[in-house]
Amino acid sequence: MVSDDLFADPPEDTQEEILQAAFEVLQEQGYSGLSIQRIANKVGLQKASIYYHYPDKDDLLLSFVDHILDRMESDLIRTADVSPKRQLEDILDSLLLDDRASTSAVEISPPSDNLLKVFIQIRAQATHNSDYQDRIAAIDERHEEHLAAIIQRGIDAGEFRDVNPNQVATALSTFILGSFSRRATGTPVSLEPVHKSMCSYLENSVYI
Amino acid sequence: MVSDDLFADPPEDTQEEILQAAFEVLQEQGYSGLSIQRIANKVGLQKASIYYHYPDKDDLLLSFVDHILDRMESDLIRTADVSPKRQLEDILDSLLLDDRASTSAVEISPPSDNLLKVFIQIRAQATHNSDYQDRIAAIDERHEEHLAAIIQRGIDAGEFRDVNPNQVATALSTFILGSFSRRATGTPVSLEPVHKSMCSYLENSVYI
DNA sequence: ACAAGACTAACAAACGTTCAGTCGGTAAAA
DNA sequence: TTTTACCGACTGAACGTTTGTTAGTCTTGT
Repeated sequence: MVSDDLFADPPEDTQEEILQAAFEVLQEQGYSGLSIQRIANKVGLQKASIYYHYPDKDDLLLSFVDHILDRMESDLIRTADVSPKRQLEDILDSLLLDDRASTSAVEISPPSDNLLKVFIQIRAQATHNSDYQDRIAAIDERHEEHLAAIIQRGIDAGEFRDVNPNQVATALSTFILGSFSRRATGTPVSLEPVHKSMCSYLENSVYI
Repeated sequence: MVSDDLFADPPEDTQEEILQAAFEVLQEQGYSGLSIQRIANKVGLQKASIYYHYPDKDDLLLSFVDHILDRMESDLIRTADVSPKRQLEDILDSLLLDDRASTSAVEISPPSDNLLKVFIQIRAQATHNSDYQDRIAAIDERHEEHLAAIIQRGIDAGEFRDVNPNQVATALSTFILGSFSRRATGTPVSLEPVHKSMCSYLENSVYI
């Protein structure tokens, strides 16, 4: 099983190693299989040793979720010094297209399949856990604000019509979320048609 | 806790009562809290009694998932004897708008919040369990075929442009999935802006 | 009397958690 | 320089609880 990393740099302390292990266990066993024992096995520690680094499981999971969501957010939100239209298309390209034949100005790498799967699982916990719900809601909100700002820039620059930025932003982020959910939970299907429809929406309803 | 029913008619045999109980436990405790003990408590039985009705937990969960997905699919897929354009709009209205000020021709009730939450949780299991993955993929496919058929009818009837039905259908179903995920995992937010954007996409890119 | 359906009781395994103890290394005291 | 104390990191064993599951028994309607 090839599993990519939770951290940009290789984990330095044991705490980070533990979070990386949790990341892998969650991919393989799902949230209900995410036990201290399995995390410990993955790190190569006794399960009692986990309690030296984290006071309890809840605390460990909280740290873990924070890291995952931070990582996810950094993939979703990037500033770039290009035209609004170009920026919007770069975002959609990088998030929805699998092949990296990217003509993108800024190098935006899409969330990996593994990160997406974990993200979707954490999101699912938000259905019954209000702590998770708050964090997810916060991410959604910031993502939308980011998109709305781009659209507002486009309107100001005369590139976009006088649409409601928040409305379009909500639609875009909902669309992106749907694509992520598809990629993570269905059979691997090309999102190219989705991307095409999205572009034609922008062409015909948003751009001048 | 007000929980709506998994079955249209009140459950008749104990087997159905058990599935209904599982439905409620899953809402309250999530997938990792879905234990035989809690299901038994909810039905008012000893946990050993569950094993009189189902051979083991796997089998119970399989039946449960089948029921949930059937129910979900029947909400997603409805035939109606109206114009393609009207049918498409009825579908979007019923799936995305919360208030029931519906001017819909056929009475389409949207999936309840509880059903959506459970659906999203089951979907999340598909990230690491191939049995679930297959079922989810099958649902997605039938949902898309349903939408594609409507679009094809629209093209034939001269109401729609000569778009690629499958491409548009994929986009629509992805969009709907995103809305569901939003409703189930974020803070309760109005999907009205999403609906508006979707309509303007159809107006400007699909309808004649 | 018979079978359907629910019960009690017990099982091994896995769960999260605690705690006393061990080991290597570093810093202070002799 | 040797001894002592300390400390961070980890181990091993045990705890009480919950998990899924089985076996056997009792109750109830036919």
